[in-house]
Amino acid sequence: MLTERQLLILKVIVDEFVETAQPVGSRNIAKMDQINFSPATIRNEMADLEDLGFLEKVHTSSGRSPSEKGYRYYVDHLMDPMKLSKSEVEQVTRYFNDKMNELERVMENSAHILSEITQYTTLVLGPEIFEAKLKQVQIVPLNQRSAIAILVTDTGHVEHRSFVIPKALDHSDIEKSVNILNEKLSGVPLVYLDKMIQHEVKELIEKYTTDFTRAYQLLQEALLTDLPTNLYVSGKANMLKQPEFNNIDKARILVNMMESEEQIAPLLKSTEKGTQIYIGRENKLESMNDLSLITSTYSIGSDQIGTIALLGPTRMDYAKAVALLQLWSKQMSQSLDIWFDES
Amino acid sequence: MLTERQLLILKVIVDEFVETAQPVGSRNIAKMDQINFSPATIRNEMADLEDLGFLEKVHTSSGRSPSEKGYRYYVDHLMDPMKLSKSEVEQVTRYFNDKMNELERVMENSAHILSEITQYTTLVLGPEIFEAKLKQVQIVPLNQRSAIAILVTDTGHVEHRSFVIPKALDHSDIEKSVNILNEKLSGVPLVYLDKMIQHEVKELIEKYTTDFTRAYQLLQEALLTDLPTNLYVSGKANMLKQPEFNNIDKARILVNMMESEEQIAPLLKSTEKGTQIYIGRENKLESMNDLSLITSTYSIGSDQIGTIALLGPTRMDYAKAVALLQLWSKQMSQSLDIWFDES
DNA sequence: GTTAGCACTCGTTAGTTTTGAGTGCTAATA
DNA sequence: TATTAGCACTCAAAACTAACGAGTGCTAAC
Repeated sequence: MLTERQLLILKVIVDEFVETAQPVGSRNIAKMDQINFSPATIRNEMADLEDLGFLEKVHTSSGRSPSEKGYRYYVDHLMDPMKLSKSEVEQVTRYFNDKMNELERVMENSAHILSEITQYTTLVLGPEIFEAKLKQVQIVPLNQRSAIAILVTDTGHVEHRSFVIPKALDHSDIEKSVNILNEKLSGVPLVYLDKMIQHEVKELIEKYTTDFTRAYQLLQEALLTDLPTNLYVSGKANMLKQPEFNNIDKARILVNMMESEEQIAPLLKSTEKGTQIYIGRENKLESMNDLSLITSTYSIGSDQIGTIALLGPTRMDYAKAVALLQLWSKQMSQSLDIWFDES
Repeated sequence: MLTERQLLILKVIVDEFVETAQPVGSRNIAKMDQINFSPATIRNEMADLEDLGFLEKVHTSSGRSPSEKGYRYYVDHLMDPMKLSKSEVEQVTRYFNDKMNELERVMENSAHILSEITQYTTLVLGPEIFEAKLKQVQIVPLNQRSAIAILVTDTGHVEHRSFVIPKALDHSDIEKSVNILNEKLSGVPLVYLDKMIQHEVKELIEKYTTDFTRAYQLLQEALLTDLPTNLYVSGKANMLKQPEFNNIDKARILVNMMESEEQIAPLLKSTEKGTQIYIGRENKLESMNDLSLITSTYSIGSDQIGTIALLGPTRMDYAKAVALLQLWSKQMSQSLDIWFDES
């Protein structure tokens, strides 16, 4: 359908526009080394590409910029597989060769590094902890009236919650319950915890504690409610450096959007395996309609466990972003495999 | 030094400017109920106030706005003690009457509520955990190669770090060390942990473990390095609603500043007890030179443990901000006293 | 001491002109 | 038939101008 020359022109326009953020004119294209035909020819081709929906004009006598369809075609068919610079690869990989830190810290730092390299915003969604399995429950009494419940999963995630000890409940009751929980529930995926407690553990606890209902309620509150998602966002301010946000209102909308992590997390959760690109209005979130989101999943073994993403203007360097995310995902998956290797 | 009339005019100008964000002209002041003299008189007084440094003009024929000195005089001498609306008091206090949640969560939510009410940015600095005392150390092995160290303080703060178990080190060695640590170190302030380990616990551990140096190093890494500060920031986007940030460059600087919590935390840490107001260039941070920061400390018993602050444009509603912070601090201190009452 | 009156300042807004980068179309060229 | 040179046309942005109005400072009168 598209001729070789049209493809070349489309690619050149995307590359140029991504770099300069300015609509591209026929004269400028003609000046490039790769191009051996005149501005007039290019104008004709551009008019055709515009009719087909790959290019846009902001007004009659402006240059052309890629439409969302244009970007889509570009990422699907034209994009050069990006060669990352040595120092960029260095920056990402060096980090994984260091002794493995805490998972949370790795994600936080990763987010930081990727946004430094790309100047976009990085989002890292940690392991989906509902899929994680319980490793251990601990209760640490602080004083007569309050205590802290700590829950550790097999992925190394630590959740904790403090609670007030009701007078009716004895310290030893709590201890016994905790022992039973650890005995019976170790290895159970967090999602099933609630059911398991109800069905399997209930009787046992009832035997040992004077007030099961209260103890159960306490467990509920302390361990099962409102497990926060592990979302790390870095480089929010980077986005404001992009010229598309010179407009103060756009900047405000953007900052507002990034402030509400509750909106962003579900977006990352629902992504498919591998690398996905969402361009402009392909994003489900209206406030992201002139942004692009590139997501990449990472995993332990064959279980998908998390997502890393770069958020930038639709005019973003897709090739570089994809290359970086894939490099990171690969490294992360490898490290996780080594780390969680149960051998 | 200043006449009654000058004070009145200064107060009126601050109040008006805080509300409208527009320089205040003599005609508008003359129209007010409280004012019974003509624009010309006001102009004379304003000229004097300007000579004395309390007012500024942006250009010869603009109205006046308060200078930093003007704001300073206002907060020190003129400001009406703010009566908070019932619903505002409600919003803050209701929250503390609920059963006490986890400390971290309380601070996070508090930050949110205060920035909703004020439309400024709220900063909450959690308990200074170096002053906290060790309650308990736990090691939870995840698998053969990695484990998680968990440290609980008497203030209910939980720190955790995962680490790789070196082959030279036996599981039982770790367990023994942890037992010794708990026995010997419970109640020791975190700041002294390092010394205590070196002096008091060293010999004991050496008795039981094959490789003290390595075990100690591990402890170091797992528990003592880089304890993060507990800073909660909420309502960053609110600030952008203020008209002073219609200028895109100012907005960018602001967002950048708020992005770097490493800069902000020390600022809050170094505040004095009680309520402090830092106006414009009184702030140590250059990027805060056209902002004002109001801080208020809260405590358990007589030990200062944390700071809450509101960050707004210099043209902020000081009276309301101070009233809210003080209300919050009082509530928080009360709740903490009840919570940590060791009776 | 206070105020009315008036000339003056200067930012803001709206209207105008100029410039230049870009287009689309047509006719000449290969 | 495909390409290109040439040219008229478009439109945003920049630069200029004029009018407006909110505000001041000063002077003279009350």
